Amino acid sequence: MEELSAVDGLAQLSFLLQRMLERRAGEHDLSIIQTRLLGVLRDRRPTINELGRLLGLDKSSVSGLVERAERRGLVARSPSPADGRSVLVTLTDSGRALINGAAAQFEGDVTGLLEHLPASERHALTRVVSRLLVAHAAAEGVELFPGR
Amino acid sequence: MEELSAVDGLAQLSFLLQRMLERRAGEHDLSIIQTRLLGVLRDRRPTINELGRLLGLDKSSVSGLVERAERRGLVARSPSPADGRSVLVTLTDSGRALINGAAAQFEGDVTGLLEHLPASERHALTRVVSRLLVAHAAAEGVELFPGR
DNA sequence: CTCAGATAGTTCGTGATACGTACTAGTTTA
DNA sequence: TAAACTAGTACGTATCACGAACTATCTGAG
Repeated sequence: MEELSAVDGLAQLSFLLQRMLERRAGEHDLSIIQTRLLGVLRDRRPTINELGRLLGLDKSSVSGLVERAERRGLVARSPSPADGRSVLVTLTDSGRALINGAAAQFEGDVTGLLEHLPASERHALTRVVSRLLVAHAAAEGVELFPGR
Repeated sequence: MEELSAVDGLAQLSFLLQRMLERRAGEHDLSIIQTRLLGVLRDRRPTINELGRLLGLDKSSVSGLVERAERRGLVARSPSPADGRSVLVTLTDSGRALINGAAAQFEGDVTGLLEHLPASERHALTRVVSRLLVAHAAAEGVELFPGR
């Protein structure tokens, strides 16, 4: 069996996972960035600014992103009690149902992908990937669990 | 040390790699899709239609993509000698230099990431990722072409 | 050989995404 | 309290992606 280079293999894996995510998101008429927005909101109630930091977007980009999600009834804006300039963005019930469904499907896809491997290699992969991310996070000084 | 779930770990790894690629591409004023276009052209001379298949895009999307790359002098269109309707897309020297530089930087990023791991785990990761991709391709091939 | 249908590519209209700039409205600070 | 700062929005621009309509070319049935 041919073995890909480390770089090629990881790059292809990355694109494969992105395609899986994009396909599942698309089934709910979500883009990747909309899916990430809803995912971030599952356990947070951030301001527009904080969302920009979590998603790596300019605040003006987030403003439009939230506007389109709000128009679909997936998120809601509420004024911040702490700061009159700020807005808190939250998931609606509809948005939460959508992201939970998409996330479950995506998890099923990845689980199915991993079932191609024998259990020992599956566990090895999980362990090595964890170490890689932890080491990278430590090196970058980045929080390990940013938004999904 | 906390261990991430398989799904979370792979998803985060995927986003990490995409961010690395996007950052390096951006340093050359390339988007991810422009980078993929140039990457595909490194060892191919496809038609617009073939590009659409390779990149997973509609031909009208490819038409615009190639037009913008051509405007920047990164690719060139030439009429196909075999079919008067077709266009062959090729890298210019400038485009080749750009993609080679970006690819080298990205490879450096991934190599640097992998250096966080001891050599044994690095090799284990490469081997398991290769098997995963090969098994996935085989499984998809079976699903897509059951008769062959 | 001919012409109806298929195919390759472009163009156009629409919408999502992303950015920077400029603006408004609150907040903080000097 | 006035100046400086910050949060968010609005606007203009560009990329990206799609589908539909269109042109040019090719192919095959007769």
